[in-house]
Amino acid sequence: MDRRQQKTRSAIFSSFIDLLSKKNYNKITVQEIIDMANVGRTTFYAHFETKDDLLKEVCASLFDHVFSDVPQIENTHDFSVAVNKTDTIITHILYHLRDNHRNILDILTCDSGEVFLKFFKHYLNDLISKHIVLKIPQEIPEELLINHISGSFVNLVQWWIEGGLKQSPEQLTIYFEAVINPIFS
Amino acid sequence: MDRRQQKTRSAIFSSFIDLLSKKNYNKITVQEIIDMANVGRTTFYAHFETKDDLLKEVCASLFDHVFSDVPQIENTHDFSVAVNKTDTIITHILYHLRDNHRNILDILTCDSGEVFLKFFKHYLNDLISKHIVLKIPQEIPEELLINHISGSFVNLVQWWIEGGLKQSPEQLTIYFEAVINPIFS
DNA sequence: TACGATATAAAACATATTGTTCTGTATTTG
DNA sequence: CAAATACAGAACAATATGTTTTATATCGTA
Repeated sequence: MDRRQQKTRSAIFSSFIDLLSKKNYNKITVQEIIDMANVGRTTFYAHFETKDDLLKEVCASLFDHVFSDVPQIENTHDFSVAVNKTDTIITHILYHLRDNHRNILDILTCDSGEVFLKFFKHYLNDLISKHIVLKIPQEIPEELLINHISGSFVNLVQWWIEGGLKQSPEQLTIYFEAVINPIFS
Repeated sequence: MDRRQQKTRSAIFSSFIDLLSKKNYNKITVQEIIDMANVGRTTFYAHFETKDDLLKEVCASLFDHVFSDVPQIENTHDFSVAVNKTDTIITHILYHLRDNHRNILDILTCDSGEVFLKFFKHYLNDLISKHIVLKIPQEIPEELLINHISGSFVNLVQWWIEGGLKQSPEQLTIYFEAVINPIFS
């Protein structure tokens, strides 16, 4: 990739994320983005079809980064094996969110949080589908169960953010286990 | 309230809901709304400050209607008493959604569903806070638990909608119980 | 019924955003 | 060095927003 393209792309990304922490996604204009990024109008539209397109690419970039180094868990039919450890996938992600990917938390915390939580949930759904073999209770479809688990996690993170990130990742993991584990026992 | 106001208000509401079933909320313009509602530009802004304002009022109107006749459940410290009945609050709401308030389902099903699911969840949070006394497991804050329950319900409804409303309200209630009840036992 | 109050329509308006097109310049790659 | 490509800058049409003004129709009430 051309160095010029890299610079432009990252300038636009930075400005966009910066703006997101200050105002709602829907209120952000392309004009503001290119002004802050200091690139021409033509350039923006050469890189991204629309503002929504930019949003998707930013999400993909950020979440790919978080989810790329998720510790592999050997397939197991006992879900509790995967969950009941401190260094579980969940805690791992929470630590990432808190310590290494502050800008993701900024995004999830911002006024447009819902937009991103949707992406976040999709990534989680994929992750759980691929990496964890669940012991499915008979009365519930697997697809729905996975959806419930990732939905509950996103819900928890949302609650965590709205409350001001007051709990530790470990504490959140305990909460998560408290609402999810009983399903399997 | 002036009959003229009522007419324009309901004309705008109808057009707005109609448009929502066809395109994303964010793509709908005030111009389209007033064209379809056949009211003047001035009139729209006399009734609603912004499009977001209109959205809020529509949500309030629809959800108030659904939640207004929720059966009162005597306070109980046993959550399962409230949940383990067919005519529980949950089933009641599901029936409403399916049978009596088709336009709410239209809205939740539409491209902008998330916007409304957020409102939906707020209403549920209030409902649960006011009407149900939960037996709180020690390890989890009440506020978070309520949030988890309403979040799980919204999540379930979303899954139901995306799958094409194939399950009966009773079946959904079973699913809901399968993921929620174990927390309390 | 008649009157004053008010809701509306219609049009014009300034302002802002969008996405495209053109031309010329700077940078990279081979 | 040379060709390809990314960019800036400017201009552009099309569209949306929210406000203002004037005139008309409808309402509630005395």
